[in-house]
Amino acid sequence: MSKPRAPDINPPRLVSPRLVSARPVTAHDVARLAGVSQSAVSRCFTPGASIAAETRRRVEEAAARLGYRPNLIARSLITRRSTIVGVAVAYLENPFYPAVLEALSNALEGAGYRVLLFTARPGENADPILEEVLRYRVDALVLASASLSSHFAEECRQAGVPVVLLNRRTESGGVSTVTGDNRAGAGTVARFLAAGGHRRCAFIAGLESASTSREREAGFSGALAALGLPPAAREVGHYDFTAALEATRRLLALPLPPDAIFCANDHMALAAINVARAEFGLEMGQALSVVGFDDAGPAAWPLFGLTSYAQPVRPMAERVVAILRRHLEEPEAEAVQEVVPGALMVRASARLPAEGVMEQGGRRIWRG
Amino acid sequence: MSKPRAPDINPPRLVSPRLVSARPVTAHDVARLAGVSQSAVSRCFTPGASIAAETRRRVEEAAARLGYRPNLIARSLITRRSTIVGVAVAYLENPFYPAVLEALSNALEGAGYRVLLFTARPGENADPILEEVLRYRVDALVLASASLSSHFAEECRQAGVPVVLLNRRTESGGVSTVTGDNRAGAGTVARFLAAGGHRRCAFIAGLESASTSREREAGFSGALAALGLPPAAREVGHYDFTAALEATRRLLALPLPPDAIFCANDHMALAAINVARAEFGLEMGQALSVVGFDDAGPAAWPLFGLTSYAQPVRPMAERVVAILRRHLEEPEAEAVQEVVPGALMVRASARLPAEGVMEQGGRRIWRG
DNA sequence: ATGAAAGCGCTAACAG
DNA sequence: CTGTTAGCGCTTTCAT
Repeated sequence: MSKPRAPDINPPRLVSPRLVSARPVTAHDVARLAGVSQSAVSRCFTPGASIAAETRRRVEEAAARLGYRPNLIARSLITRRSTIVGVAVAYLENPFYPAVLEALSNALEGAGYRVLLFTARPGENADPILEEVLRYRVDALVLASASLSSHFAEECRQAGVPVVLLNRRTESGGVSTVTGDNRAGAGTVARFLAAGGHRRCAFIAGLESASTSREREAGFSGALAALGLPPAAREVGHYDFTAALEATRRLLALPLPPDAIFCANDHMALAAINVARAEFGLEMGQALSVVGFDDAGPAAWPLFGLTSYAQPVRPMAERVVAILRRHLEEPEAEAVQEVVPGALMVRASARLPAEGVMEQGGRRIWRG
Repeated sequence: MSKPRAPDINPPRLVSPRLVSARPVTAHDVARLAGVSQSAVSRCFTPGASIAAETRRRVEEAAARLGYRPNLIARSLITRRSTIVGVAVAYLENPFYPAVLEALSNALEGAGYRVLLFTARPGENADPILEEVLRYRVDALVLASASLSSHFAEECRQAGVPVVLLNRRTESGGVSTVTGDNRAGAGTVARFLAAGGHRRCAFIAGLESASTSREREAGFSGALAALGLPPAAREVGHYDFTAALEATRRLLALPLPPDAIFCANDHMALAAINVARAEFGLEMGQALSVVGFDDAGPAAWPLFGLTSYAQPVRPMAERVVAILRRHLEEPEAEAVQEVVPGALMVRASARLPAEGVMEQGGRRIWRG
């Protein structure tokens, strides 16, 4: 059948002829062209709505012809859901966090959410910027490696915006958290080093305000004590590469330097290897062992071969998304504190114990 | 004066007593409490609006009391500006891009924009996801290290959404770009290597579809030819660490291996150093010189000391924002192709020429 | 299954 | 300077 000429597609408004589309196409325009009501157009783009096949066809054709794109901003105004999640991340220079961000972004996109990103400056108070995020009516907030003032936690609770911390814990109630197994992981590292015959362990702490650093230190010290080993020498690297370089220098310049250094994260452990090799000429796994935490990308580079307690980034991101969804479905749901187990990836930066090293999927891990 | 009792703050609706705020506070609520019109509240939160000091005071007090937060989604519906910019970024495992993202995010936040993030999978076509972004009515789009189908470029043009490519160029018209000086930078590298006495240069290309890799290769080859040096041996590393490891292995296993390798980016250059040192036992700057492009974080690590042509991340991000603003202010403005100059950062990974190395702000650069 | 009508929370003329 | 009024583009009852 020959179709009748389409009615006026764009009602000739006061549109300057040069401007291709002064006013973006709306559902009304589509409705007019398709000869249906605007509600019908809406239904056509709403997953569960009931609409006749023929109507749908006509709407879709008209929409395609006009290049219609539903305005999600308008939709969210009425649905009161933006399908946007605010994500704050700091320390992007630490190679672990780009990986976290990527995993998180993928997981959220997979769940139908968009990411509104905030790069929090480590030292700064993130509150003002988070305050701003809330104005965009994000459905939820994910803070990676950032903490949260208890005041702001309360604001979010009142606003009904669920918050999930990734890789940080907090005392603020009502906030869910997903972390690696910092205590157990650090304990494993201690036992691994002990089994490898190390006797003078040192620890380089990250930010002393960060739960990760504190938990890893507690786990490490506790295990050393349980093993009857002397307490670890201690320096602070603030999760910063340069600070970690210096912390390592201080440790290695000690009258009786350590035979092993456990760093609260890989970024600092890589710094430690840099100093030990480039400045002290120490061979990793011989004169000195270095172990990190995270299993960040460069840990696997040939020149580093850093033994590290891996935090499984993708599973952690998936847990974040799962928790978030539950909070959105059941607003009254209790906050949870999830711990995702990891594994000690064994490479060449630390002397190996005689036993316990095993292959697993092409990688070597250690189970004390 | 004692103030009269405030009128009913929250009109006792059908609010379950447990829910702290079933319905978020709106400008109407604030207006009622402050005893003004809702428009007055709006004005109070609109920068340039005219409002009496006393009115403002009352509104602000009421707003604070109720914990009012203007709904930016609703605002953008009517202003037709979301103050959100879509940012697509790929290759987050390449340490250069977290830095780019951070700079971009900071620059955009500084200009009052929020970042809606998309992590484009390198291989995949980004169109569907970008299509989705447009539905959020982003004011503009920034693509870092990602290209754009000409079809999608056209869609953006029609939708009136300016697009700026960062670190990529495109043939698609109407798209602005900001890049480092790939040709000149690569030429500088060639002259630097020649001045250092290297005679058998090799080149490891990135993605052959990427303008960066092509331009750097052209600049390098052109300069070598101009210097009367033989053409560089060539391998492809696809901007991928593992692929670059293999490319380096092939080069170093050649009967007459190169005495210098220029890699199309630092990420690959770091891989090259890893292989050269860990597998071939070559001392950097002695038996082999390696030069990269970007000056990404790890280039400065003591163990690498990678000589690299720096791309100034912050200035580039600022140019992107400046261009974006101009496009938003003058929709008819022509697309521009900006090139931001860089500098060759001299470190220990490549043998030094006798002349031309100079200190500059604590860093060593080379000017042929 | 479809259309009419009523808003979501806000800004922007327009009078006063 | 302030209140009134009319929407922004969409979803969602509610009739039909």
